[in-house]
Amino acid sequence: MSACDTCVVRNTAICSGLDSTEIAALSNIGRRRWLEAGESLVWEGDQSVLVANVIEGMLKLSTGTADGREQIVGVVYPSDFIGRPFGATTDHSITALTAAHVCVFARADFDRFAGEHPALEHKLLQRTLAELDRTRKWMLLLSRKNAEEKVATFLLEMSERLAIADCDSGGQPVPLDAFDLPFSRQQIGDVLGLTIETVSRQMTAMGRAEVIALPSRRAVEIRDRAALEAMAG
Amino acid sequence: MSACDTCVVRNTAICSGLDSTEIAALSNIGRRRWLEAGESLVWEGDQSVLVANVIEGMLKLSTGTADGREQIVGVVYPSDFIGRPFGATTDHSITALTAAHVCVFARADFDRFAGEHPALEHKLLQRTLAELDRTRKWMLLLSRKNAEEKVATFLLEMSERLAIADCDSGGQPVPLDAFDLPFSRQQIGDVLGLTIETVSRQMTAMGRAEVIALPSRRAVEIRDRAALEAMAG
DNA sequence: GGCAATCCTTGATCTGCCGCAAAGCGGCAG
DNA sequence: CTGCCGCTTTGCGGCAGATCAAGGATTGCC
Repeated sequence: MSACDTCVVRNTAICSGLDSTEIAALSNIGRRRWLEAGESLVWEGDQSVLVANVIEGMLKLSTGTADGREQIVGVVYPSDFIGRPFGATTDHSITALTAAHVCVFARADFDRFAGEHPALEHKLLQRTLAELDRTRKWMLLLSRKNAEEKVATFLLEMSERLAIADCDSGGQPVPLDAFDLPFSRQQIGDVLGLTIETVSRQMTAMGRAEVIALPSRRAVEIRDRAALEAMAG
Repeated sequence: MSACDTCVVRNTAICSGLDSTEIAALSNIGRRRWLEAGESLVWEGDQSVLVANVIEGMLKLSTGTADGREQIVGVVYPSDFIGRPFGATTDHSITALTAAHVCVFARADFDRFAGEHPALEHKLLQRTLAELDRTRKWMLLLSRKNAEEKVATFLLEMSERLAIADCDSGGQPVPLDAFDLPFSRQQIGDVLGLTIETVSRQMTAMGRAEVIALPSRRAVEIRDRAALEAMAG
């Protein structure tokens, strides 16, 4: 019995299009790996030597300028695919935000396997197209939205993404009204293209306006979703 | 003889992985279409009903906020692929920047054809992955670079992308030092997340510093590439 | 429990870009 | 040639968010 048989993302990750024989073959070239929060799997500019499926936890994709300004260009959740198949180098670092469990493949092995299994490439294509849509939507936020709109949009997005990851309330995942952020204030700034101080000020202001509540450092509670949506623009 | 036989992007577009029988089949479901500068092929929020290959010209992909702020999320060049296969709606408008010639397919036809031709999907996957890399790099620019860095980066990118489109100097395309911008100042602002005035001021300043020259409205000449690269950060 | 390290908040000041307004420039029609 | 129209440039405040600087809250470790 391969590890895939008990894998929690077996039916949602790119593996979902494969039959049991194919899964067994894929299982042969992959291996499980644990990452601690803060540990990196890939560094910006590295040779692209590995790709992976996320089984558990959250990771960030980030780039930076030469003088140290960082930007988080993506966040991945369980069942998402990470790494750059069919390419020589990786343009961004991949770092665990929480403790994470991933299923890694040597890129060369994966590329070969993918070439032989169109169903897998099809899944990967769909995922990549969806990710591109999401990334382009984020560009609008980065360049045209103000600080309040950015933070409001971020909180709403977290409420939705964490729902998908956490609770499967009878089929359709429902946005959470209370959750723990997997990000520090600094990291929220890196996602939104803001400084830590601006993020803090915006969140405090939303708390004062009773749109949200902030029971502890990482915890957020959405008190007035309609108002938050209005703020998101 | 199908239109594909004389197509100038036959060997660079996603069609390049197909044999002559497959090309003939694809040719059957596609048709050529001319767009004038400013004409739109797809509007934001539309049902995703068509996809296309770009044969000639340049087009922009753009989104906007409810209150009218626009952001260009991508620019496509000859041999690029546009539209959203395998998805219900399109998240951005597609508008011709110059007169353009495209090869359009009904999305349903294209989806079916792609499903039957893994080589095509493979090409499409590679292109989508590359586009995602480029988009993520652009996110860093939008959120972390200042006006001077943005404009410098933009001019360098144009010098490279136009070279690929224009002159094939014996295999390797060489960045151009003099070219005509396919964008108005307003559109440059929309790409960079700046206002038209800021773009104009930056370009004038670079002209004064003799890093570039501006012989006419749309023309740009790079005088000191090293300095421009330093400005881009 | 006490201490250090880290993260977060708050205040004060500064600056780069925006937004408005007016003038300059070039193309085009008549 | 002349006048109009759209695009671009330039000047001038104003403000959102960056930057600098303290101080407060949590967490972890001995």
